[in-house]
Amino acid sequence: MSFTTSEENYIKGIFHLQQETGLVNTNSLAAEMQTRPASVTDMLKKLKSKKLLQYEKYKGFKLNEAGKKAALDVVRKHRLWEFFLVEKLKFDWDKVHPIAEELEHISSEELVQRLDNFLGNPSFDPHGDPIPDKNGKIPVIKQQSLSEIPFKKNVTVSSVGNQTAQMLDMLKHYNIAIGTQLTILKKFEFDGSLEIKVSKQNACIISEQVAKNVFVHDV
Amino acid sequence: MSFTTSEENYIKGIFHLQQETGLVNTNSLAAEMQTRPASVTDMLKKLKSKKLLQYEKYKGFKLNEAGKKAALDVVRKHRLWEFFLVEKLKFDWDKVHPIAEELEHISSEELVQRLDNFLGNPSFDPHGDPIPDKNGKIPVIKQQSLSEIPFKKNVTVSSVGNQTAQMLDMLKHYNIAIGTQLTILKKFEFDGSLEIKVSKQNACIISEQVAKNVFVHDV
DNA sequence: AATAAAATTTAGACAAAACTAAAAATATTA
DNA sequence: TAATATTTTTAGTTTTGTCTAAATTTTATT
Ligand SMILES: [Mn+2]
Ligand SMILES: [Mn+2]
Ligand SMILES: [Mn+2]
Ligand SMILES: [Mn+2]
Repeated sequence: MSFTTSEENYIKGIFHLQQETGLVNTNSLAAEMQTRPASVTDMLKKLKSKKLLQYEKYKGFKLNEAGKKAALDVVRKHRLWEFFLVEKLKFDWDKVHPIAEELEHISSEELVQRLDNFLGNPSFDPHGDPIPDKNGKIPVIKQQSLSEIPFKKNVTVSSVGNQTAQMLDMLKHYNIAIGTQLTILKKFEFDGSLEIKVSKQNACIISEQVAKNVFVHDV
Repeated sequence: MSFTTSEENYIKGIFHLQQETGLVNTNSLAAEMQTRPASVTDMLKKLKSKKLLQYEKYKGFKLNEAGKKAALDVVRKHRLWEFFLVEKLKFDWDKVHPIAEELEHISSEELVQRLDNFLGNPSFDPHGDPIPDKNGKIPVIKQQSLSEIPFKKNVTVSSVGNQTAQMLDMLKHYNIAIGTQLTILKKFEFDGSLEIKVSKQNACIISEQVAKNVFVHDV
């Protein structure tokens, strides 16, 4: 089965939302996709007729197995292209998302497989998100928010929660990236800020907001 | 100015035809684009309103400077991606055209510039066609059809005229690619076939049809 | 339980890009 | 030059994906 760019974007949007909420509703998908609820309803009918989702009027919806398979395929392509853009073309990690948003719709199966091999079959994209393999299998890692880590414990940054360009740009200025090692030195009770030591740099202070969106695992 | 995928494909098609004929007519563009003359007329109106071509009803049409610039930009992207697919992903040269036909529409300017650098700013694509630089400048080489070359002269293959997958697949089986050195040993008057010696392989025979579509330059 | 609010769907419209069939313009030929 | 053939354009549809406004259904509140 093959899908249009628009169908693929919706499928991916639904997949993303149902990870958190199980059932998805029309308004939240419209917000996610930056479109109107009426447009979502139209697309839901089409995706249902293509047997990609369970959907009853007014009752919410979610992808079935075929839909999840399709979603994982788009996610795989998105993340492989992001990896390519950062590792091979030396893009900054806060610039690659919109480009991958286009590249993920290139249809050739063989292209994806060869790209995967060319890149060395990476397991995580530049933001620390797992890259599904060609069967849709996703690697899992145990990670915690930096806001839950005790003082003086050495940890490695594994992924980023909020992946807006604004957030990623900020982390870039802190010299924080996937794989960066750091330790928490102190918590300021006033606003929940954390003083942290990033690898061999001077200590610096990050807001609670930032800390909550940085995920880490043991060194 | 930015264009839709369809607009870009038409612009490229017109550019290709006007290289040979100067003025282009509706039916030949329809044939080139595998579409209907009525669809061509529709698009011509749109491209004229975008000031990309000179066009008077029933009188033929051709790209103006803005149109040529746009065409060269698409051609540049197409050929850079083809180079990437063959040189980095190890695709055979007869498989890359349809994939590049999609990739050429990815919009990021920075992507093209970084890809160009990553590839080492190549001057020719895998089929020997010149890659325009970012200003639209095209490298030229002096080349002749293999059918016009005298016997025993050592020449290097520089490009292919007919680039259908069928032709490219055939040349692959002859072990003929861009850069291959060869010599003509004999011409058969019966059907114009040529006996040629390809680098260090055994002599072989190619049809007049093939010879006419292989372009070569001095070693 | 009745009413108000929010969420969702339907109805109808629009733009892009294609198509077919018919009309109009141009080119060819007798 | 008149008749015929070819080329091109126009008129009217279709499909996909979007939108607004209105109607409907569900949920929350008095
Ligand atoms: Mn996308
Ligand atoms: Mn990512
Ligand atoms: Mn194309
Ligand atoms: Mn080529």
